[in-house]
Amino acid sequence: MNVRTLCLAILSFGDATGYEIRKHSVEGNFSYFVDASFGAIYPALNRLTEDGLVTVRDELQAGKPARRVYSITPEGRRALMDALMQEPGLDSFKSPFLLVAMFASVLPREHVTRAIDCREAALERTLSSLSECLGEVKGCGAGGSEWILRYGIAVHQASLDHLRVNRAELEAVAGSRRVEREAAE
Amino acid sequence: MNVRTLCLAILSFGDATGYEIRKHSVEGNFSYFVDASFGAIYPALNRLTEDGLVTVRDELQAGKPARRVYSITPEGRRALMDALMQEPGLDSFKSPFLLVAMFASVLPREHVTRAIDCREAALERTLSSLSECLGEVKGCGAGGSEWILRYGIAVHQASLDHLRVNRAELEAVAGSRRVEREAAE
DNA sequence: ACGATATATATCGAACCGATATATGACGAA
DNA sequence: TTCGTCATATATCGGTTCGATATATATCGT
Repeated sequence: MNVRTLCLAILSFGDATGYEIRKHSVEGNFSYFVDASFGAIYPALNRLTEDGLVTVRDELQAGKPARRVYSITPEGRRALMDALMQEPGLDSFKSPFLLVAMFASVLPREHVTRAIDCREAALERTLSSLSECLGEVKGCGAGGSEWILRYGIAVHQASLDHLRVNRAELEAVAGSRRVEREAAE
Repeated sequence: MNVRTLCLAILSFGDATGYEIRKHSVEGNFSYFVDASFGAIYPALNRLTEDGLVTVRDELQAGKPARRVYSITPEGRRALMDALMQEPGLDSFKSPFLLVAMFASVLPREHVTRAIDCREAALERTLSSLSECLGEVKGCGAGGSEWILRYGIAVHQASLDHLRVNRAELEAVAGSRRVEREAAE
C-alpha cells in the first residue's frame, strides 16, 4: 500500500490539507490499518499534483499558517479505482512489544510488566477510538467503513483479552534466565 | 523496530547467513511480527560488522554459492539488550485488504469476494505456520517464544473467525453504489 | 531450453521514516 | 514575562527500507 493511493483514498471522501491527511491516517476510520508520515505525504501530494490526479488551492486564514487544500480530480478517482482493483498485497505487521516479549526471559520483570501495561493502554486507546468512529459512521450507509471498524474492534478486543488473561504467564517467564546468567558470570 | 536490532535478535539464537536471516523473518517464530527485505538486511549486516557487533566468516560450499555466515559478538549481545530495554514503540499495521474492504461499495462484488478468499487463505497459512512453530518450541523452556506464538495464534484465529462469520455482510455491501453511480452518469 | 524452486550474495532508484524547522495562536505554570 | 505544551499548518533532510533486479549453482518438470 503506497502513500499515493492512501492520499487519493482519503481525498475521495473530501478535500483536505496535508496535515489533515496525516491526521486521518492517525485517527479516524483509517487509523488502525494505515499510516504515513509527513515526510511521505507531502512528496506524494506533490507527485499527485504534477500527474494531474490532485489539484491544490491556497487558502489564507487569519492567525494561522496558510492552508494548502488538496482535491482529487476525476482522473485521480479513476486512478484510485484502478489501484483498488489490483489484488491486495499482504498485511504488514511489526511489533516491538512482541520482540520484547520474545526475550522476556532475559529481561527484568519490571521492564516486561511495564511493556505489558503500555500495550494494554495502547489497545484500550485504539478500541476507544474505533468505537467512537463506529458511533459516527453507523447508519450512514457507509457499509465498508462500518465493516472495517467492526473488524478492527473484534481483532483488537481479542488481542486485549488474550493479553489480560495470559499476562501472568509472560511475567512468570520474565527474568527467568537472570539467575542462570549471573551464576555463569 | 529497526533491521539492525532484528538481525541481532535472530543472530542471538545462532549464527546465520543473510539469506537465513531473511528466511527467519518470513517464516518461523518471528515471522508474524517482523519483516525485512534483502535490501535492508545486507546493508544492516555490513554496518553491524563495521561497528563490531557482528563478525562474518566465509564458507565455501561445493555446488552452491559461497556462504557468508554472521555471528553476534558479546558487544552485539549488549547492544541487543540495550535495544530491548528501551520502551517498545507502537505496533505498525498496514492492510491493503482493509482499504479494499472500505471501498467495497464501489467495487465489483466478484473482486471483493476474491479479496476475502485470498485473505482467508493467507490467515489459514499463517495459523498453520504458527502452530507448526509452536509444536517445535513447546516444552523447550523457550517461554517467550511460546508466549508470542500463542498470542499470534489467538489474534489470527479471532481475525479469521470474524472474517468468516461476517464476510456475507461485506459481500452484501460490495457493489451497492454501482447502480447509483451508473444512474447518475 | 525455459521456468520454477532452492540456497546464496548483492545493489539500485524510489519511497518512506523520524527528526527537525518554521509560523501563528492559546493556555497554564514558574 | 517567559517557557513549555498543544493545536493547526507547511516543508525538508539524511538515513533507512523497499521492491525489483542481477548473479551463481543445482534440480526438476514441461
